[in-house]
Amino acid sequence: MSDKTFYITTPIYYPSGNPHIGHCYTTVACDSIARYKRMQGYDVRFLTGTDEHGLKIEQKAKEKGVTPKEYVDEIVGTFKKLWKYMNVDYDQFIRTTDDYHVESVQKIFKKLYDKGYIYKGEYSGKYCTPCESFWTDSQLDENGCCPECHREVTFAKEESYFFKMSPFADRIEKLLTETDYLQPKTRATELVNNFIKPGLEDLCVSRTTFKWGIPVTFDDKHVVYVWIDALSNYISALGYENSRPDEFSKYWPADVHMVAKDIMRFHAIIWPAMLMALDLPLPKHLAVHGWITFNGEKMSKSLGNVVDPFVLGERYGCDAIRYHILREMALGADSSFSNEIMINRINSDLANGLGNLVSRTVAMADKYFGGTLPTERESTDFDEDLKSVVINTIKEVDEAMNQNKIKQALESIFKTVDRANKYIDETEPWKLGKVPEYKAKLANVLYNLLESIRIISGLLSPFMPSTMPEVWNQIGAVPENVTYDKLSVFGVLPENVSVHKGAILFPRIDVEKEIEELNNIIKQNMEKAKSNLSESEKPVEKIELAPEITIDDFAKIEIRVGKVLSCEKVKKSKKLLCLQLDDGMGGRQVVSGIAQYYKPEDLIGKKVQFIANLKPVKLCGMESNGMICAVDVPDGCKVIFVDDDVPVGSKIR
RNA sequence: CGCGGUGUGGAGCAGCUAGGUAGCUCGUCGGGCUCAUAACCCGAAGGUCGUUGGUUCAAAUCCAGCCGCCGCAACCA
Repeated sequence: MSDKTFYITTPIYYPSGNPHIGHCYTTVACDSIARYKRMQGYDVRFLTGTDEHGLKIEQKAKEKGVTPKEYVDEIVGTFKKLWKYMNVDYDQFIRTTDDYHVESVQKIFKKLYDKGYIYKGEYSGKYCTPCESFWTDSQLDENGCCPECHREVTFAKEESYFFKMSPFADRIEKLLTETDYLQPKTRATELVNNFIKPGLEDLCVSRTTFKWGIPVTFDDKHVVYVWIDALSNYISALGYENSRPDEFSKYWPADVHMVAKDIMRFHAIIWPAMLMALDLPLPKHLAVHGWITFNGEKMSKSLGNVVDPFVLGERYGCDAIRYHILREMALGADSSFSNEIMINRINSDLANGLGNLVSRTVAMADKYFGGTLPTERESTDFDEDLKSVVINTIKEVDEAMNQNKIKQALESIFKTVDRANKYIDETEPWKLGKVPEYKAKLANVLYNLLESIRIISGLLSPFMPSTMPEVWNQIGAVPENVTYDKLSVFGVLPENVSVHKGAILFPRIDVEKEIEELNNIIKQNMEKAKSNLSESEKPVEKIELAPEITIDDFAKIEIRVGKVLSCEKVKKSKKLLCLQLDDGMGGRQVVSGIAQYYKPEDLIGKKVQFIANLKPVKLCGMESNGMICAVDVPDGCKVIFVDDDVPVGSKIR
């Protein structure tokens, strides 16, 4: 084993549902980087896993009538199955329910407490159970409802432990702005401006409102809340503060934490703060990638457009999916995933480019030499250029991979594929094959092609680990021919190499037919998503009914009918519309957060229901006297309109 | 005036830090070839580089204003 180590991690995923293509994205990228580093001779540790605690899991399990552990076990099984299916070769799979992790978290929590970075405080705010969130007074609304879900919140004057963030603000700011920790760095200013400059708030790190978590050892009313629990996995996995063999000194600090942009903040601010508090070295890089969008839309379970990686893998093979994901991925940016883009990519790069190159080369060796090259050689004018391009590929790939730029690495490799295809046209082996005197020349051409393919396939093997061994089989290479050091030199295959014609590596896909079939699958999924909603969401609603009220309570609320006279968007706000209502009592102004679903002209002239006796507030500087009644639907909201013949000002009861 | 990003041939992007012939992939069209998975190779068409103004001998590239899109924050009474 080499003494050069490389430690790379995915986030630990939250198993509240089955894995989708988004999980694949991060994991396959890490797997490719890990494989590449292994090929380069690093002693690699590649960690992935699941984050299994929290209220949501507790609730979901309850719904299903199983214990949280049982619930989670099943989904974790699906994750592992997917990684196996995608040929993800992780070294370790950590579950936050694993004994050794629990041990670490408890000790880390205690350590931070002893050092004075964690203190017991009291939360004077309010708590929303469904959202699992505390809200400060400034966040709370006049009705005392959760700003996210509009449900009743409970007074939570309970004690809770806090982690002091402020001592680390300066160091974190420097980490983000002056080092290359963040990849890409473009988001550093965003983080600094939004979170560090306004002042880092202390973090609530324990909960008493649910039980499904790691107990605080010295205060067993509390369980450790997500931050310290989940983030610690990166070091608990290595045996930090637990009874596992110590690999911490060997692998820490991590070389790469890869995350999607939605959890960047935790890894860019909270995690470094924790490590600073523990006096531990900081990880070297945080690679942040965007989301996969589907046909331009964010993937969402309620839209039913979540692409099932199992379905895709079955159709095109896991390497084709891996390739497409990796090829589209750019750090920082979102990448679009549409059936069309994917299929075109598979066709042009894999089928037409690489697959066809292998196919035509092997076929010619077979046709002209019965599969085994003669050892006589005569060079052509085109050899040197080909060789230099092929041999230099590894330099470009190395450079890209050093910055975790997988997309660029693949681009370089496929440029070489194109060069090799061109070489065939330049040398016209089919003509050489017709003239016996050109045998040596032909053998030279085919040998150069096989060598090019050997190097290309070697470089590709970290990204497409399932297919490349088949390529090696076809070109007559053995694993020793494609080790890292052999990928920068020409002439590794034996002079009298034998090829083996085999199956087509990447079959060409009929675009139109395939898109139609995939669209059908998506349609079915959408309908499923709809029917699932009616089945699974309804019981949840019932469970979360607000406390019973009396008719007198209801009488306090005055709902009346108003007509929208005019309506315009509130500047500087994306969500707010400002409506002037004829309320039958001289008119009033109401501000409503529905700008994303309604245009002003959709509302003007319509009659709506509004709460007439709600205490006025200011929203973005605009006074709002009341509230428009609307219904929450899965992807937005619907205003409840009233028939036009109902007089303005009518009271609803 | 909250913060940040972005706007380049039909599509997706590079180029912008250190100004000087606008480049790549896919698509389209024309040609070549036949070893190969109707694949491969060559060539062509197509862009006033969001908009306005400024600096300069010269700006996609620097500066200022404006417009559009996206993200973060705020916020959905």
